[in-house]
Amino acid sequence: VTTSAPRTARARARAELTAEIKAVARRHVATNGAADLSLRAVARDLGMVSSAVYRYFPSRDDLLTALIVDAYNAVGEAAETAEAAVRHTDLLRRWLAAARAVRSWAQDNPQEYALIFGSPIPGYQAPQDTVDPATRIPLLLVTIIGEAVAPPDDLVLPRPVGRDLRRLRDQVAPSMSEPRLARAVMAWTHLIGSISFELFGHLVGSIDDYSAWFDFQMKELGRGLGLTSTSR
Amino acid sequence: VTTSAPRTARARARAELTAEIKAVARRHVATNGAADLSLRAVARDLGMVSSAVYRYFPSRDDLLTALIVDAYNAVGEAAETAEAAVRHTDLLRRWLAAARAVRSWAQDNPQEYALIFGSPIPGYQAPQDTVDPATRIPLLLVTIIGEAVAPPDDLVLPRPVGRDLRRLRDQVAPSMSEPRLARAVMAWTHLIGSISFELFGHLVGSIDDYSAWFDFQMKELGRGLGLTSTSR
DNA sequence: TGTACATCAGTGAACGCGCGTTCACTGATGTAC
DNA sequence: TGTACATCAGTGAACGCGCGTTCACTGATGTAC
Repeated sequence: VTTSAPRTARARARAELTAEIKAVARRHVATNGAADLSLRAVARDLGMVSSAVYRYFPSRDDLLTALIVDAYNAVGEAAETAEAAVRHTDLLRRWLAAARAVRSWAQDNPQEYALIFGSPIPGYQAPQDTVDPATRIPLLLVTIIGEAVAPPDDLVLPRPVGRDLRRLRDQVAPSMSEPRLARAVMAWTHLIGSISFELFGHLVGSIDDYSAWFDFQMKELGRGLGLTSTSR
Repeated sequence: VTTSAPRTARARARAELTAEIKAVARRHVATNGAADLSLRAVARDLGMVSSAVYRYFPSRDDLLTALIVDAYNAVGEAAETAEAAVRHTDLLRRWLAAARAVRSWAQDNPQEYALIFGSPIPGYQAPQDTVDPATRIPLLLVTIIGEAVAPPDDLVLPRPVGRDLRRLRDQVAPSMSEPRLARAVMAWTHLIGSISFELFGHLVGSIDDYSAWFDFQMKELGRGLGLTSTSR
């Protein structure tokens, strides 16, 4: 979302400082968590007075929003990049690459992951700006899954589920069958559920080799999605 | 975990006040979230001076631990109670009842749910006391799944996954096959992943009838686990 | 190219608030004889 | 059953800290003519 280089020195300085504030805030979130992100502490780190930050972000919540948008974009881009590097016809590998990229990003940025996929921050209301970046990964997954030529699915959808999925299908994947989309949403749910379980410590003592466990699960999900190499 | 009625008035008062403090703290968590649970605010609500709380909980973190243990036990008991009310031979219904009970409890106590299944609280280290209550639900699920007489599973486990699952199996379900246990852990992961997705707002705009979607998923998982009525 | 005015960034002080934890203390409850 | 001492619950003050946000201000940068 980089705009072209701003003309005036003032505008350039503004863009740079905005980025610096976000960078420092991101560092604070990484070490202390989002709950006690503090404008004053960020300002202190930057050697400026706390009130000066208000020239850049009208409130603490706006700074948080910026971080959330950045986090969604970062993990989305990580997944897209990893996926794009795989041979286009190998759908299972593309799905795997995306899933693994999400997990890697989460491990490298656990607090940012918690910021977007963990508990909502009490008192914070996510504004509209966060919606689009949040859809990058699910859209990527749907794209991959949509390219599979799979036998008709035997899943039977209850009426209200079918209704919801038809609407969703029309929005994001016009040519996909509802059962297939159902599996896609479940896979997306499982992907994040699995990473959260690992990161939040719910499998400590049960699973040691979590990389192997994660890969196993993702391959299993991929199989269920009918993802294979489409090359003949 | 109720001990028999304490003898002395002092001990009785102590037990009561401990419970009251927890109750008020739980109420605070329910409205403000765990991150800014404050001993002083709890004391204020109880009409006592903040330092008095230290007679009951040596620190804020110990109070948090008590709340976490209580939350695990509450959701565990909810699941156990719901499951016990179903005809014993109907494994699919027992699984469904347990899953729905977890979801209901989560919806009624979203902040307590976030406390145990959401982001870890920065700076807080869960002590050993939380481990046992945390296993109630997974153990219940394993019990149900273990009663199914299902055809041999076609899942192929990579070696490290098999190793982990064998160890886990020996601890919690000696007679279960590894592939079946793998499916059980995945179902457990998906159950919580799905509730978190709903509660944390990740399917807003995609799924409207979340009850139907949840039931559908759980039934699908139950099918995959080979759960049916074992009555002939 | 130079000047007058408008815009903007950053300062420093202040408001009003909250927090966890410690400590010396009073007075009530419990226990041993 | 009564008394002496030990234990414990709760008080009130204090320590030392942090926070978000507002506001009047100075001085630098940008813009229109």
